[in-house]
Amino acid sequence: MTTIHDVAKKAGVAPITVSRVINNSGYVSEALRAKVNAAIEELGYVPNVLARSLKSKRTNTIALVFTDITNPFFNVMARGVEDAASDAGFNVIFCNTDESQEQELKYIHLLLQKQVDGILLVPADIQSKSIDIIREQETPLVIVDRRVTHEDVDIVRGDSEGGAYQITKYLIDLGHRRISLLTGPQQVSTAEDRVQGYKRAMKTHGLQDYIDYHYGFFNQHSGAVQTRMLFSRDVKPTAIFAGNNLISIGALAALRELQLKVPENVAMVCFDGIPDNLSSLPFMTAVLQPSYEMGKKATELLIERIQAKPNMPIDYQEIVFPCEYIFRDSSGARLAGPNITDTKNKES
Amino acid sequence: MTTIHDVAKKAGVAPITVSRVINNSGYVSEALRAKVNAAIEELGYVPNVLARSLKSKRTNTIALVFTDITNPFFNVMARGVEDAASDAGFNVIFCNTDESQEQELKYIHLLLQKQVDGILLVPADIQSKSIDIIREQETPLVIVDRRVTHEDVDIVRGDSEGGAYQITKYLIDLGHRRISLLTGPQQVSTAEDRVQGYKRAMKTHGLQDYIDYHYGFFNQHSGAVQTRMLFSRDVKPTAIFAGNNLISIGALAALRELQLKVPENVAMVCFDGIPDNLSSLPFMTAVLQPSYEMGKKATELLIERIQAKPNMPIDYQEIVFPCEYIFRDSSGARLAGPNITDTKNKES
DNA sequence: TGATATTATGGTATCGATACCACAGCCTGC
DNA sequence: GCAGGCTGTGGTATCGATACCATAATATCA
Repeated sequence: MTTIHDVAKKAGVAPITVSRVINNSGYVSEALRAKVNAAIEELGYVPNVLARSLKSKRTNTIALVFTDITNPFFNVMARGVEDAASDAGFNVIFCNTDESQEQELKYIHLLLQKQVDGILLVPADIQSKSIDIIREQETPLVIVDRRVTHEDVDIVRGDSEGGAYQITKYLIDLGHRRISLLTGPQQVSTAEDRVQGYKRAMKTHGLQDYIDYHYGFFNQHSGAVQTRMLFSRDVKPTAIFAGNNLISIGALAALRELQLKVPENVAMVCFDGIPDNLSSLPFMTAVLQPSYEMGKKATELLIERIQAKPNMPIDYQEIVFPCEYIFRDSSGARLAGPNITDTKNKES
Repeated sequence: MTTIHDVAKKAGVAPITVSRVINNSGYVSEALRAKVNAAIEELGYVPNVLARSLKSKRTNTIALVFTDITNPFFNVMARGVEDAASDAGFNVIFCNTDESQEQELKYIHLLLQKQVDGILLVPADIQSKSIDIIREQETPLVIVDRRVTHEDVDIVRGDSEGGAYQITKYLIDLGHRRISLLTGPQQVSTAEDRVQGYKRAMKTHGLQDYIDYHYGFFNQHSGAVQTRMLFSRDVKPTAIFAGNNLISIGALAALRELQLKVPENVAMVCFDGIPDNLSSLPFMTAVLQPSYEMGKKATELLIERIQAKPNMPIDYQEIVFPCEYIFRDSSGARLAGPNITDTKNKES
């Protein structure tokens, strides 16, 4: 491996002068600069960032610790992270936790040892141990997508409560009364917030007696299992609110098995749709969080924290992105009032 | 930051002894080991991997330089990479090139400076400059998904030629004659191989006069544009072979605009489907590459190269995964011979 | 009993770069 | 004429760990 010393010797200067040329810092005359550049070229010199980082305490690497890169919500977010990081000259290490706290902690330890400059974390639990550990090393941290019980953290997330309220209200306005919500694990704030938004909509519209929500997992399997459960009961829902994209896919598959058509027999809406560029036929009415922008914003905030002067007091932020709504076939057309009543009477 | 020296002082031993405890290397008595561990615990010591890496020349980090994390084919592959890497104690840096050679080179330079232990590359061009640059630094490299013109490289890829042959044959067996292939850029081997497989199938079945393929980009937009082009001509295809998943989505959207139904008016098949867990209604007949296994295998091979003794001659491998096929509604049922002829006569 | 191997610990140099300080020449302005 | 600032260059210490060598005590064996 060629080092800065080899280059210096070849160019007949001191190593520090080579360093100045590479980093464009300090004063170097044009003559020496040219000589050094020629030597670099000739030797095929590649600076060792490790050594630089050791001295400068900066690795220009951040990490994104999140659930699963194969989930479109998260990989679009990841793309936002990578783009923003790349623009600022940072690399990104990706870590999939699959909602396992243990896995998350394992990664956090590894990342801290690697001296990453900052961490973006989608915590597997609302009471995240990881946060304390990261704090102890004074590594900048931005929480993404979810609330946590800790005070004094930066958070960038979507408005799950508001989104759930609006989409539930939409179903109610369409004439639905028996709306069941299938969501993720209770210890994940987005699952809980969606329940809260749903409950608020139901209560506000006098449907408190119809409130029916079920915690589970944010995956296809859970969506299918819970859907079967819903339709094994005496009183069946006229609409399903899927707590995320994967749950909706699982629910649809279960409904096909049950020979129930969407939206004719059951209406469906979901949180975090499948991006249009991945849908053969865009079909699902959905609440959309701007995941790319969330990733980008979180990264920009993290880099701001990284570049802040030490000992400067931090004004912690909680940035909440509003949701958007896309209305498609899965939620069906407005049901006429009597129809609903009929169905209800028939089934109950 | 607490260092190995602080720990050593606290435990009343030499720094090197602390190092031995941390790395479980050399001889350390139980008594000292316990003292050191206590000191580590008390001080909340986190080893600085940078310093270790500088000395040991190993970063335990690999990089995946590929097209785009939001494409399901690649993110499932990425997941395979991350899982295999994580199992072996490696972290993964992800870099999206969007098929841009310039972007690719930029990343490669950065990664080499970061002293990554190895690189997984999905090259944007069949004549990849990146390979030479990586070689010069003697950094282990495995090419994924694509062929390159270089000799002596490790490659892990799917059998695009064979897959294209089989799926084209399937359409021919269904009765189709005018099958158009829409694929990616010519300088990408998968695009080219799919053309070759398609041509072989057409020729083998006496359809050399009907050969009709179009290079473009592996994205939705290109799929839509080219589909509109296909149907603006006098002679229209009865089946479209989409060169990848995104092209198929774009083609479907264009066909909807044209009020053509799939498969009633046009049959469709594609390479690299949308994973079932992302499809509301699995619909597309597709050639599937085992992308997770490809990512996993490539990573295992890379790590093997990293851990090989230096100066050991390398037995370069080209591992080609066979494709699988999934038959669904988009390719329609077998067309009766006369129908085809009718259509043809009507249109030409 | 002496030679050799094993266990246990420490000292020093070093990985490849940069921070900090020093110094020298030149220019500007009062 | 000289203080003070700018330009240009180099020397030395240091970042936090480990490689390598040295040392010494104890165990093992012929």
